[in-house]
Amino acid sequence: MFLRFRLLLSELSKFQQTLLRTKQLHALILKLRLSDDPFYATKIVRFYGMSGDFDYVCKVFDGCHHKSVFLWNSIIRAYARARRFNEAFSMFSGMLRGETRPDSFSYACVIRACCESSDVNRLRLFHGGVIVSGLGMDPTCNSALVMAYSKLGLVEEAGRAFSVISEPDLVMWNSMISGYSCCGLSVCSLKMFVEMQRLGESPDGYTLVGLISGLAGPDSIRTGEGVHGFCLKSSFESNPHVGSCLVNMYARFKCMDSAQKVFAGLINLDLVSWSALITGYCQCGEYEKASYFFRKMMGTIKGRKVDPILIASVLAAAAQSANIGMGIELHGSVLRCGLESDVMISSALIDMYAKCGLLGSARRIFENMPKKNAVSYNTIIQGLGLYGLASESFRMFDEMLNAGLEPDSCTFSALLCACCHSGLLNDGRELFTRMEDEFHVRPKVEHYVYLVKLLGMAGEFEEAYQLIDSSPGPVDPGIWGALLSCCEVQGNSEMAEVAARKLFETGAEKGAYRVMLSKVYARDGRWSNVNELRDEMTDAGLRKMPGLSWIGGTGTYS
DNA sequence: GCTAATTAGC
Repeated sequence: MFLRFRLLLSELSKFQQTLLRTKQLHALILKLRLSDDPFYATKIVRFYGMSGDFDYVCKVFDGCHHKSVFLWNSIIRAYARARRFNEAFSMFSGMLRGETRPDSFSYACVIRACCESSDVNRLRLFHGGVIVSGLGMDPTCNSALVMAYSKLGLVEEAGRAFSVISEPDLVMWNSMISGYSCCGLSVCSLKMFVEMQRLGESPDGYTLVGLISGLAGPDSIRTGEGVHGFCLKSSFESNPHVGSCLVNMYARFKCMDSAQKVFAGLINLDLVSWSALITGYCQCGEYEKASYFFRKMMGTIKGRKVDPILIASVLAAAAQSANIGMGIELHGSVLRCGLESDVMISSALIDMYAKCGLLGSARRIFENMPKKNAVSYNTIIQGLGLYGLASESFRMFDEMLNAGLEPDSCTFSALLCACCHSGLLNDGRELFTRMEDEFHVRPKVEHYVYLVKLLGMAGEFEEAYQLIDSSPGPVDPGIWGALLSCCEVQGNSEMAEVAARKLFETGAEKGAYRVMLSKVYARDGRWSNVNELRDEMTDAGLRKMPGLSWIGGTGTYS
């Protein structure tokens, strides 16, 4: 018997190394009559669940007649890890129907799955199940509940699950601290951090990650620096999780010098820490530095896999800043990494070239894509629209439909935007009706804004007003704002007053709207109204920023 | 065997 176990174990590790076909392993298990041993079944389910071979996992699971809690938990976990939540949940129901009772880990696992699938109703159901099965005071279940509720934004319920436990353990404290951070309640999270230490519990890396990730906004800079000091004192700064969290925190504060200092102090740089630094520079608009560190990273991590998501986000930064040099360099990296056939990367490249003024390159990449999805089409439609090539945008739209792809709300934004750039009112009207009637895409604020602009610029103010008035639900101030700006251009003072009244009713106190209205008044020579508005603005402390032009390189006031 | 870090293309 012992020999059989030894043999299987050595085979297992060999399989892990050489990745031989699983069928042979199954044959071996059958031969050794180990298929009914829950210990080995659990091991196999765990290992092959990771590699995603669920046919095999199921075969082993079904072949085992004496299912232990461990075996059940490992198959539920395997499905949940693979984000196959429905299968995880139905396994759990299967467990409830059978003889093996779920334990705290089974519940913790499905609770987490509820959180990851944003299923609040099911989460409440499992919470009930936890209480009914006598696990209401169990720390494992309650930490899972705290995490799940807070990640779904239900802080109060998370707090309730926390307070059930009279003596919270470290995990429990950590869950609550990161829970408060998730919900933007960094003050509560800090209070918990102090409280746990008062009660004699020492924080670990998880605690600090939870605490740090909640610190955002200029008010928290001092706190952040204090927590950073705590990390230095207790030598948590070298923990890779804590370190990249600190880098990210300083990036949020727009203190890239501090972020860079933390980064420089990290011992083991991994992809996450690099990404935290690079995307930090992108978010702060320091594209040169972003591209410098990106280059440095590519030189350092040789051999290891490059993260396509990171490249896509740096490409987006190049597109936004219309930095063609950076864009071309990134394109080179894409080619070197063999990522050119990645759909996400290609769309980012198309967008970058279009926004940098090289429509031809954008088109070429699009044409050469072996597989196109809705995002690729949306990107090229938008790019063409940007250049005033509306009819080509429409052609792409038809091609997209012919390819059997479903247009979404972004598709219609891109199309309506193309109409705006070319002043195609009739096409815009038609698209707006088709999007809901034919494609069941509900128009959003941006779609209304585009159509209102189209109508307003064509002088169709009555229709624009009707459109806004007939839209369901409360009207976003941006839509009235779009109408008002058209009134300003067209000099329609009656409609301008209507739109402005609506805007001020909704409490949109943007100085720009008042300026627009006052311009319309000025055009009509209604100076008393102009002065009234100006006075109101000075009283409210709303000042118009003086116009500033950067054309020519030196800021010239206009 | 419960809790943790980054980025996500239009």
